[in-house]
Amino acid sequence: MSSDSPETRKRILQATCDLLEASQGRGVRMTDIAKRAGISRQALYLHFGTRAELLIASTHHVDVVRSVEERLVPSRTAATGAERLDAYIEAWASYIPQIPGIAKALIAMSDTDDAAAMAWRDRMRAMRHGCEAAINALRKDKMLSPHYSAKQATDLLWTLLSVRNWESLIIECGWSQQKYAATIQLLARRLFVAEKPTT
Amino acid sequence: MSSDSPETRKRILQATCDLLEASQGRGVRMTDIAKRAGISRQALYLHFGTRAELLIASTHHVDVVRSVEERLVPSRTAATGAERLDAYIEAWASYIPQIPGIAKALIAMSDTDDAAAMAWRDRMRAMRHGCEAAINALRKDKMLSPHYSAKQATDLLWTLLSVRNWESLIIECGWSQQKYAATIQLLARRLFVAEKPTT
DNA sequence: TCGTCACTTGACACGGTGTCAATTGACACC
DNA sequence: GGTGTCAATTGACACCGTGTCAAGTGACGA
Repeated sequence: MSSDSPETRKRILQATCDLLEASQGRGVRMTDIAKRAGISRQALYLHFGTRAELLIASTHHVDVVRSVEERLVPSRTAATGAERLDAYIEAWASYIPQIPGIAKALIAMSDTDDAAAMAWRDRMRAMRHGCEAAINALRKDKMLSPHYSAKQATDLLWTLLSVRNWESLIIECGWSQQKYAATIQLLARRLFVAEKPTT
Repeated sequence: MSSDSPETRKRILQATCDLLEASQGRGVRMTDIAKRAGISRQALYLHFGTRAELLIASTHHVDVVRSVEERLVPSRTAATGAERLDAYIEAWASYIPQIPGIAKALIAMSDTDDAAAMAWRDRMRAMRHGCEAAINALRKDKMLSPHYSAKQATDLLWTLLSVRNWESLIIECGWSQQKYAATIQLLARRLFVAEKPTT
């Protein structure tokens, strides 16, 4: 009894995620979610004050279910900067495919809802920290390409790894997940890892 | 008298573009556009059947006003593949800053409106042709990096040049337009232009 | 037996898009 | 001067999706 019927709450979150992923984030209404969760639309509002709140909670739900933190361990424990970069891209690339629907819905809400906008920015900021850490690890190894400052490299890597770009390559261009991950890893290495240690 | 009062039509389109760019594409209603154009909301519907239609017409309006075709001449007439790549990025980079508002609005509509979705896809397809042409020019020169097939390179370049990425770097990361263009040009050269002619 | 609590039903307000009908005012043609 | 046309106006209304409110139900525990 820690909170109000965790049972139902979980069912709602799961229903939200299911519907959003199934429809790629488009056209999912509160009514649909309620139906899927087996409750009335109004009951939804007993658990989540607004649609934005529900979407945000759903992203956290996914994080738990998909154990996001665990995925990041290999990148955190990598021996070299280059390996860290590789591992981070690996982790992120295997994470994205599980969230494009919710991501899209949250981004769409960001246009009209400040809370949603803030939530999405937060997630992107977190992702950016990962990029920054990888780039800093490279720099510490003196293996950051002389073409870029740390900030510039972080900006580029962060932009490169956006969900949008994943969508573009996977959905628009028809790449396999496999190919996406491999190509981006190679590309990041070519761009950011120096050929010889910098002095 | 070629069509119904081109005067008003133009004023509407201009009002739409102005408002969208001013607000970065968010929260612009039919009412606002009408007010700005100095006509009643209903009169809008005498010229454009739906909001989507209006947005689409606005993009074409911008193309004319900003003389898009002209911008592409340098890229079409470039002597080498590498120069063509450079010129294309140059042209595109100078074009994007004029349309992020409309682009965002059109993308947002794409979620719910098929016509809008199709219109945006079309524009992206056109942009893709430019990428393809640049990559093919490189290949003809035997200067396409051996790391990628033509299709793969086109996919990557196309994704790289997305409006979203421009937004990410310029708005989120605070880059200047100058820096954006220069960095992306250099980056594309490093990625796609081979160091020595391929055999 | 009484309260409490999750949930239900049904009604409603709001905002934005799109529609409809009746009206106005200018201009053009005869 | 009378008539028709045409852009635009006003005001009302339907539709949808979100969010709110009030009253009721049914299970469970004290």
